[in-house]
Amino acid sequence: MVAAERAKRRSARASVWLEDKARRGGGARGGQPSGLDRDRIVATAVALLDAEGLAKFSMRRLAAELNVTAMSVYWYVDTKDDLLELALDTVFGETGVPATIPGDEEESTADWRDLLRELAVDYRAVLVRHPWVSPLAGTFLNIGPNYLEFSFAVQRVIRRTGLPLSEQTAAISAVFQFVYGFGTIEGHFIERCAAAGVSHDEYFSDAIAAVMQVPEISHVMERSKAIMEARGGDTVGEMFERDFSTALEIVIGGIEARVARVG
Amino acid sequence: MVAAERAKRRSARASVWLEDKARRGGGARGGQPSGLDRDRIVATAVALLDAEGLAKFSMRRLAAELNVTAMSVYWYVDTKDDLLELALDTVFGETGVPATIPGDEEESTADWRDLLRELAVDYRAVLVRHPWVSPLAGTFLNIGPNYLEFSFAVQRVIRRTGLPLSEQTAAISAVFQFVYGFGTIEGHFIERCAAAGVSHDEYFSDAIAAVMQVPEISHVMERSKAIMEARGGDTVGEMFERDFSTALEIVIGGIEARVARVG
DNA sequence: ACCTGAACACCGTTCAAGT
DNA sequence: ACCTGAACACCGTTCAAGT
Repeated sequence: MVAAERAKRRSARASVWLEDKARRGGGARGGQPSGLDRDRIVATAVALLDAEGLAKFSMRRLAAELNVTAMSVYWYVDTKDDLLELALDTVFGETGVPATIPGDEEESTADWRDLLRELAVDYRAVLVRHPWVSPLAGTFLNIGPNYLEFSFAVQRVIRRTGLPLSEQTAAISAVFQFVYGFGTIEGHFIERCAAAGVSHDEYFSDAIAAVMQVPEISHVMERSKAIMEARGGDTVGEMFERDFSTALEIVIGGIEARVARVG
Repeated sequence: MVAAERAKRRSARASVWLEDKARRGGGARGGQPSGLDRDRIVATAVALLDAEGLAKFSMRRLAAELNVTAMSVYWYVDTKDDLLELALDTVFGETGVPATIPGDEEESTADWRDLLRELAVDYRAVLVRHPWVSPLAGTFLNIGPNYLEFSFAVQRVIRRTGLPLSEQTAAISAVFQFVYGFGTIEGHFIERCAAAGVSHDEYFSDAIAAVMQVPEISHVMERSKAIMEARGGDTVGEMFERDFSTALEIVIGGIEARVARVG
């Protein structure tokens, strides 16, 4: 395949997952001088993204980590974006979906609320563990196998709520867009603490202190002091935890109320 | 002020809004050869971000638009990130907060549900109109005047729900992280359509068709056909609209149910 | 089939110099 | 006080060449 052909297909394709089969398979071919293959490239990319963040991630930096030239990587992936899409789907494999969520045909006594909590917690964990996931999940088409498995699990659980079909996609949004937003903020906060080299609590109180020094802000901030204090929890971590679980219960309660009304 | 000093302060600062007063004021100084000032720079940046997206935005591109050298801009802002923070806060000024949301001291007969809907709709509109806002809002500290005004308005409205103080931050999350997630996906979708040069409906059906061609995906996709069809609305726009408003009602209903239980 | 080196067209930012 | 030009240390990606 000539470079020109590849370039043409690249711009037409909406996702790596739509590339043709020949390249899709990949896997270890063995016997290469450098021992390179797609799996190893993607795994290294994930490790690097976790360690140094999306902003610092580059094809050249990745190649150095793999002890090859930058251009070697391009034999296995067409573009940086394709590679990021592969990395993105990889970490969605961390959600423990198949083990816990019953399939369509299976009978199960599990309560949909518990299943939904489980999926929400899993999703949040992915976003917090890998802060680079959020901007990518918002950008790409998201049709990798792991993401699809996750999202089909979500659909199966929502089906059990008793909501009419016409409102099920909305319920999915209410739960998982909330988790996406929450996990995004939380992940970035943690990333910032790490970058600044201070603990979560330290970073938090430093930020408050800094904001309070700006006169235009501080006087209006006084009004929201009460709400911050009543939030509960001694550490930032506990605050996040309480907010997340309470908010999740609010949304679940909203679905219940909706079912009771329309069902 | 020497460059070295600036560099030092830059790395210590957590946000543009914490820079010292001398620079903060800014505004039109007049009489400069190029007529440059912070407001004009930020306004041009917003226009450029809207037109070409965050990925293509660069200091050099911006400078060209302003008919100056790239380095002229650095007289008014310390870094590209600072400029992006300023642009971010600017568009939050588009939310019509002060006109509609009553202050703390004011008596108002307005229902908190209506006020909350209004704020949610405003926030979504910002995210959809400016798809570059979402990754920035997730990254920065977000303490610009317009964002703070918006977020204090949110706090005032939530206070009227009757929820206990300890659960108000969670309720804020439930509503506005959902809107953030929803607006993010929607904004990126619209951006992608524009980039591909096709209508929303065309892009949508093309994407479905492309996904269906991958055998591993298509057979499992069949199961979610029903849910997509029952969603309602003939166009993608109508689908987004229905999902958003239904999901918002679910969350509002969740807050109501919570109030009824604990209040 | 796989990998490299040089090159192109970009970045953000620094620094010393101009007016 | 404001603006420029040259330079540094980077990018993603192309292309022709190597083994």
